[in-house]
Amino acid sequence: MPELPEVETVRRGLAPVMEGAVVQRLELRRADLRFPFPDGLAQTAKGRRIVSLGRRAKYLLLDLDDGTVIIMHLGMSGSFRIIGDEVAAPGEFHHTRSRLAAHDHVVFHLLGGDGSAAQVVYNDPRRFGFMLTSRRDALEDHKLFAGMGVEPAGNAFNAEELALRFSGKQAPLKAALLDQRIIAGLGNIYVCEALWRSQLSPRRKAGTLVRKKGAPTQRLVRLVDSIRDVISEAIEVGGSSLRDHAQADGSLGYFQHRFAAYDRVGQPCAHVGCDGTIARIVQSGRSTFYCPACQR
DNA sequence: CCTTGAACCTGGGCGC
DNA sequence: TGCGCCCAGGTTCAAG
Repeated sequence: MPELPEVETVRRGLAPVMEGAVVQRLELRRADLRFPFPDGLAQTAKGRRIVSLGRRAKYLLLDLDDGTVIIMHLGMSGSFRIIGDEVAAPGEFHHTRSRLAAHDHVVFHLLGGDGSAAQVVYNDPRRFGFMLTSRRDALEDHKLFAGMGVEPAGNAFNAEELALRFSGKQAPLKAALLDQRIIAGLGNIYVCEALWRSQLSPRRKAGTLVRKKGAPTQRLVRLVDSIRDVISEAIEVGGSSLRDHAQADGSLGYFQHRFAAYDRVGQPCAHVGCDGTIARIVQSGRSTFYCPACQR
């Protein structure tokens, strides 16, 4: 479930439980996810207080009080859930704590500042996710973050900035927007949605949105606005929940109900005055959904 | 530089 | 009911 809005939703769900809590134990239930866990990860985290849970692009950043940062990526199928140790309400069964399921690979056993215990469980069937560590003061130089593109929800993201990065690019817009070295955080869904909103063809060369002198075209301004809008709207409603994928608190995101292009092959294009039909093509090995009639 | 294809994994959906 | 195939929110690497 993980493009930027989903990762931000996860962050907001976990932060109240994790920030300020002490890691009593970090339980690694296998030796690796996509990569092996760093040597001594469990020992490194044990007894540390969590200073903050942040996010950069699709990465979650768990800052510990000794300057260690645990970098977490959800891959394609990663998710977190919280298990509290709340006493059952009268008349209810007491939910067994630590009811673990298949593909629960990591468990943060936490003790909150108020004395409450909680467990934060990482589940990832496909195991494309990973957890690595860095020092906070070296994070910007970390291989994963050096050369990473601009945050589409951040202040530095604007048409002038994107014009610089698109200038001279022959790559199709779809590929350019998915390139994390240009913009960091967009994935297949939100790229399709942003291109549909701005009525730009996913096949158009990125460089065609930049004027000769390097200034952004009106189309590029439209694209930037669409990206900003679609990302912020998705975050507002808790991201997309595909396959009933729940957020950390068990609730579902609702943005999938607002998809205008993604996964809507054969459905009529919703742009006013357009009688086109959403089509699916494959670009760089991934599905692109768009309206051939109005996206130019 | 650019593009494609494959790889890493598991599971859901669909056609037969 | 089962099997085989295709597809999936991401990233990375090799090869042309």
